Amino acid sequence: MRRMTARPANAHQARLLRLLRDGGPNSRAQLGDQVDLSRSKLAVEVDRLLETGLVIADGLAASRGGRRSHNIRLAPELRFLGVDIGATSVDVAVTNAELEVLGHITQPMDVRDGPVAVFEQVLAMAAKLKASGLAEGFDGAGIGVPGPVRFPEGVPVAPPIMPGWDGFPVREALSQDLGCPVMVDNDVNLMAMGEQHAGVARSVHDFLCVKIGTGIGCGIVVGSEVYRGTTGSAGDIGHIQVDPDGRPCACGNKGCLEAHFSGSALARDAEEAAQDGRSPELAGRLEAAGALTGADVAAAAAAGDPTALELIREGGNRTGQVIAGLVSFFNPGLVVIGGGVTGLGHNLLAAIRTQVYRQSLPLATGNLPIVLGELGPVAGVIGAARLISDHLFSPA
Amino acid sequence: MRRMTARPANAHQARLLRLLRDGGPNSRAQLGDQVDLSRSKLAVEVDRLLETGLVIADGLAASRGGRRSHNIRLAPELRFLGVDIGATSVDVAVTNAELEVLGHITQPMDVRDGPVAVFEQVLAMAAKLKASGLAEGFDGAGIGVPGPVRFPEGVPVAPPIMPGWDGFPVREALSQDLGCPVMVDNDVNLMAMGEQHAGVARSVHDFLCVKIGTGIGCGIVVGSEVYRGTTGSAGDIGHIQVDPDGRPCACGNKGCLEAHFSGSALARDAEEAAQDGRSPELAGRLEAAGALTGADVAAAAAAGDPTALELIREGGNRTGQVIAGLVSFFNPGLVVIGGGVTGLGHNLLAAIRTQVYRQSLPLATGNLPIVLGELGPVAGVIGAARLISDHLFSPA
DNA sequence: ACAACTTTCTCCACCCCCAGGACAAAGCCG
DNA sequence: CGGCTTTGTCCTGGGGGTGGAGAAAGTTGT
Repeated sequence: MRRMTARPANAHQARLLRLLRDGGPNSRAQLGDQVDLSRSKLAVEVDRLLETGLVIADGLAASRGGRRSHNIRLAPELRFLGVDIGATSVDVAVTNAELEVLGHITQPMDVRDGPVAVFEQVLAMAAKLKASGLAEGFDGAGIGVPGPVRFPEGVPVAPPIMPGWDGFPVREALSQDLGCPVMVDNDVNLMAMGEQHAGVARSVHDFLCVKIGTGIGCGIVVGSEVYRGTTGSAGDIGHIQVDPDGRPCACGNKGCLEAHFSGSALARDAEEAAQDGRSPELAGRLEAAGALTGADVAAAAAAGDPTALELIREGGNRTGQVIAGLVSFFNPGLVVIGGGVTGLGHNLLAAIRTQVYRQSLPLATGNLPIVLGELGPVAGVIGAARLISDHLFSPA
Repeated sequence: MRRMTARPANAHQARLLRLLRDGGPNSRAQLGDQVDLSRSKLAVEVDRLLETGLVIADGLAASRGGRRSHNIRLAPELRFLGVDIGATSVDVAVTNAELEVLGHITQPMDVRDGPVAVFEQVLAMAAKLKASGLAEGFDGAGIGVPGPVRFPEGVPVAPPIMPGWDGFPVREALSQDLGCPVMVDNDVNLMAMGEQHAGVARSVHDFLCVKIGTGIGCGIVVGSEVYRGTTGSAGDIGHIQVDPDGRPCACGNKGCLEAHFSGSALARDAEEAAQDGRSPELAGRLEAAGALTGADVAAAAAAGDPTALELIREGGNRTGQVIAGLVSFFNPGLVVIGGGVTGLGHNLLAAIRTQVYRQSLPLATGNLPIVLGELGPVAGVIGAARLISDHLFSPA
């Protein structure tokens, strides 16, 4: 089937498309309530959108006490591809135009294999989703990569954990391969956009989204828009120093947050504790699996292992210390914690909260929720779909 | 003389007024180059502005190779009042509509005397400026206060160093007393706006402005707009912890940046060093003046006193440590250092730079200038004038 | 001094956007 | 079945805005 190539012709049309994306099917009258346009004008723009095929008529809406109105919705055959490239795994998902996830695949992977190998795998996953009948093609794709990105060009820059990606024209290459528009962003920013669109951050305009996975990053949302910084490296909090005499970090400094707490640091600490005999629980798991991950620590903690709990508490303290500083500085309306280690759950959250509430001033923390992300692994792919839809649903 | 009460009727007029404010007198043709409107439309809007009296014709411009054009400028009798309330002093200045400072008074003061006493003094200073013939009245006033402000209402909230100000309706009260529109903001934000308008931050869209005075604060500019946070306390970095086992702070915590380095902490450290006999230079100054200030430390350092130098270096390190974290997080295009202690000058700056460049990642620091503010004490009052002019030069 | 070219500015015809009223269609309620 | 409400369409008129024609005012070259 031919893909949609139309784009909104003006800001009104873009506005309407976003309303339909975020609010689902809507009647003309309901749309009219939200956009502050005359009925005539609204009708004209809706008719034009219908002509382009981006939206379709979709039966009658329930009556609101008078004549029933005709529903309008985004074309149901529109498809977005959301790709979330992590350090050790890839998530690929298909969504409709309302950003509902229709299909989702996760596969292990190693970013260090380089962009060519990774995108080969991503394209195969996308093909698989197509083959399963979820899509006949894609109208746009959003890609998240675990490192800083020069956003306008869609090119990773100096990514510490992904050598070989520096300067690789991700946007251009994938746009070619997929035959559709592509936008690229940092994975943490996409997680923030995902939680904003469909998760805990709905209706919050300024918030932080801390992702603790293999590394640690932070999505910054200002006025409902992602802030990326001058060179695209904003939110790179993994290398903030938490201890002047702390552990050496891969970046060359000492005492970076990431060196003390992150998916990989936690795994290493856990293995050490297992080998030292400090935790029989962890030792058992190490013997069974050959290596430990954050999930093992979470399980051990759930089983009541005091060493595992202590590791989590310690990491939460360190993270909370950094977040406390960011809260004082940024005064967000919400802090979302997400990423691989969210399995550590409320133990981690409690430690972070304690530290933040103790260290930041009451005015900043007074009404500040600190919560776990509610979308888990789909936050990234939804954010990716939202990224490209924001791009496509904007005036040409 | 009657004050101007007109306001721009639409976004185009607002745009033109700001161009004239920031670029000085301009010909219609030059304006046309900047606004992307047809000549006809531009002429209409300019004519309307002329009718309101907000702008006036101002002779002929130099030829650009053809017919000479008629210059347009903001009405020369427009006056803004800029007020910068510090912890221990007040700055009051008059500017014209182009935000050029026509007159400037500084007086010692104590915020702890409360808003009523302070504003009595401010009004007297404003009257003095009027009496000297610089203004016949004010078309608007911007006020900076040393603490967080609920911006839309112009009311200080929970200001730690100014008890008695909490909830005082500054905006409303001054608007009444001065008989003109008033806007209120944090003093640090105004300093940032001042440096952006007329100082080192021209042409930078995302930057941080760290003000080290009695306390320490940080103005945050995102996309050329001041970011204030959800409760107006963004940039309150004085109570970020720099040492878990550090000095007790007035806020109740330990190891806050402000407890280790700020105007007051530095003065205390200097007096201690003088009494301990560690620095004859400082001891001499203490005996002469009865108390020490940041300026004394600066003078001692300039005279080569090693203890004073060490105090500055130590403070710079501490500040740099915090800024390094903020740089990683925010990825600004510029960091401006200002406030009372700028007298410490390049010794301080060098210490901060060293720390930041060492601790932050190359991508964020690669092209990051860290500089002293170039406006000194007028940054605040210019920022205040800019605040109210931004308000007045926006569509009604 | 004069012609040719540039730039600036005004005037005007025309188009499009859009608001808002009139009116018809469709449904609810008693 | 008759009012009342909501929805959708049509139409008219006003305001915003573009772009061309042409006059006014200068500069440059010969």
